[in-house]
Amino acid sequence: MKVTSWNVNSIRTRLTQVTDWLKTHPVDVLCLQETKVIDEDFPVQAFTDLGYNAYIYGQKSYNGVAMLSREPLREVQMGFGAVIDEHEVGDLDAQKRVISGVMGDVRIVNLYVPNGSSLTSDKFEYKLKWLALLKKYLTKQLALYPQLNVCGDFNIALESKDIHSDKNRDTQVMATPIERETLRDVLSIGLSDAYRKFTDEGGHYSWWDYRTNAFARNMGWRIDHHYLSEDLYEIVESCTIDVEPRRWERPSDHAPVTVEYVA
DNA sequence: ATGGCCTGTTACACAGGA
Repeated sequence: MKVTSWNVNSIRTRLTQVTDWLKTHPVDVLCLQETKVIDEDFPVQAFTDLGYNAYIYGQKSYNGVAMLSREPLREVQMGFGAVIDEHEVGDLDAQKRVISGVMGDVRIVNLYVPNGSSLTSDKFEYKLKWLALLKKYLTKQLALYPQLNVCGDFNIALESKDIHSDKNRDTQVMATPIERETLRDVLSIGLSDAYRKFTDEGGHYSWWDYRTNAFARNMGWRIDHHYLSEDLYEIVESCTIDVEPRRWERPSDHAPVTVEYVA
């Protein structure tokens, strides 16, 4: 089974690129982030034409996640609220960032973690609160599904080698010690980075700023991840970043990341 | 030190991204 995570930065702008990519990379489940469209306007037909089932959880202008699968997903859940009590969720489902479904015995969780904006921003507090609730959410999911694949745009680079430059990392959003500690605490429930099972070296990234010609200079960050429970980590066969779509005209600023396992 | 670029909005600048 192949599962891909891709922040497309607007599905309507990127539609042809995503369908073209799917035609040559027919994965079992494609997890999208930053679809930036309400559900009524999501281009479902383009995917059903390719034989994919579409599960969408979007909002106007910002955020939005979706899952496309060749076989129907089971037990599709939108938001933290599907698993966590309403009073505990509070406003953390107001932005559409969480969708999940089951394929075979694997629960796949597709996340768009808040960016956080800047250290002094309310959005940064929101990011940390969101990650704390994510830990509770994933703890429940893992108890129900020992085969858990948590993927998405995490907006955090865990290690220095996941960033092209180490400069100012302690004060830079996506690399601050508090963000890293908070994400490591989430992963401590029993999740491991699929990419690092196969690739130890740095210099491999999944996001490059549109500005300053960052992609051509490979000035990127590795912030899109597949985190796997022990049962899946043991059997995962590959985890790869496809940089090719980042070369295309009018690309997303993120590249798709794919894991493969037999489960 | 700052902004560089891109997307969506009911827009002709802004918010948000990262």
